[in-house]
Amino acid sequence: MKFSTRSEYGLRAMVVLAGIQDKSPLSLRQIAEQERISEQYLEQIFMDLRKAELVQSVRGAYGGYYLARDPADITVKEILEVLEGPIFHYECLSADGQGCSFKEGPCLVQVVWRKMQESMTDILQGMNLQGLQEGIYE
Amino acid sequence: MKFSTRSEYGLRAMVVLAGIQDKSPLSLRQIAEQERISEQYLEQIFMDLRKAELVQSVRGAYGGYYLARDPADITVKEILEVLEGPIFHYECLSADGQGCSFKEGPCLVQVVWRKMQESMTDILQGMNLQGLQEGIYE
DNA sequence: ACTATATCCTACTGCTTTACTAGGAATAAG
DNA sequence: CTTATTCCTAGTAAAGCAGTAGGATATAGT
Repeated sequence: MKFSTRSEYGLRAMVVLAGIQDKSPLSLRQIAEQERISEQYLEQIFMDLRKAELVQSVRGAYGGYYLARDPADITVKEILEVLEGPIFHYECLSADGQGCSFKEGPCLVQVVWRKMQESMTDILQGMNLQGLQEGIYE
Repeated sequence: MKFSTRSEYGLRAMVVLAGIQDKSPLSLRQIAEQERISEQYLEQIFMDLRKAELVQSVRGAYGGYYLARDPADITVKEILEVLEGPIFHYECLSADGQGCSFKEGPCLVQVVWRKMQESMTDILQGMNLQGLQEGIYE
């Protein structure tokens, strides 16, 4: 029960980008060196971040990536959902309230998943890139 | 980011055991049928639960399993830690405060893992088998 | 035009984990 | 002695994880 390295690397790289004031692009090579991450692995991660429109790219020499939006407006939840898939999604918890598929009646365990999901959502939504970069969370 | 079926099955089976008043053992066959789970898979899960001394077993005909302690005294956290391994354990968060290995100085991202871990621990520790079985959590 | 530096994209690979299945030994009740 | 059950090991197909490899495309500077 932990996040994958994709999430960790991606989040760390995004915090680095949040530390840059202007919109000049930063290359993956620089980020990878600074954070000691495989550059090619980071490329794949950033393809997903770009498709999710969390970063924008500049191709060619002196190119790289920059944040697509204000760092204070990008939540950790958004990033992790892109890199990790839905956080604690269970069919159990679907909106139509169909309940568990395995038997009739309510599942006595689904309340555990729901509480986890609610709490995770709150925490991750309450943290954004600017806050992380400034280290204001404690 | 979700718990494995091991955790789900194990937790559901434990709730079933919590619904039995006396200490008469319930066989895995009965639990497996009721919960629509593979009996042999459930066996493996219960080997771990027994080794962790959360359940006790009675071998032979009319044997089975029963809870080793009062259901109000067995938390969801204990069960999930047995079946899933440590919840959100990161080297980052070790007590010695060594910090992240990947670079000097504090990791700006570890606060995310820590907050997750703290919240998870609180929630899972606050729910026990009796409460789940009675459906008191909402 | 040419070169160096980037992103972009696909494919592959070794490893681990997951969710089981198979088969048998040991134990106990009737 | 049969039946029901736990106990234990091994195997296995599929998926996921954490990368690596190699090339196509785009752009800045010379």
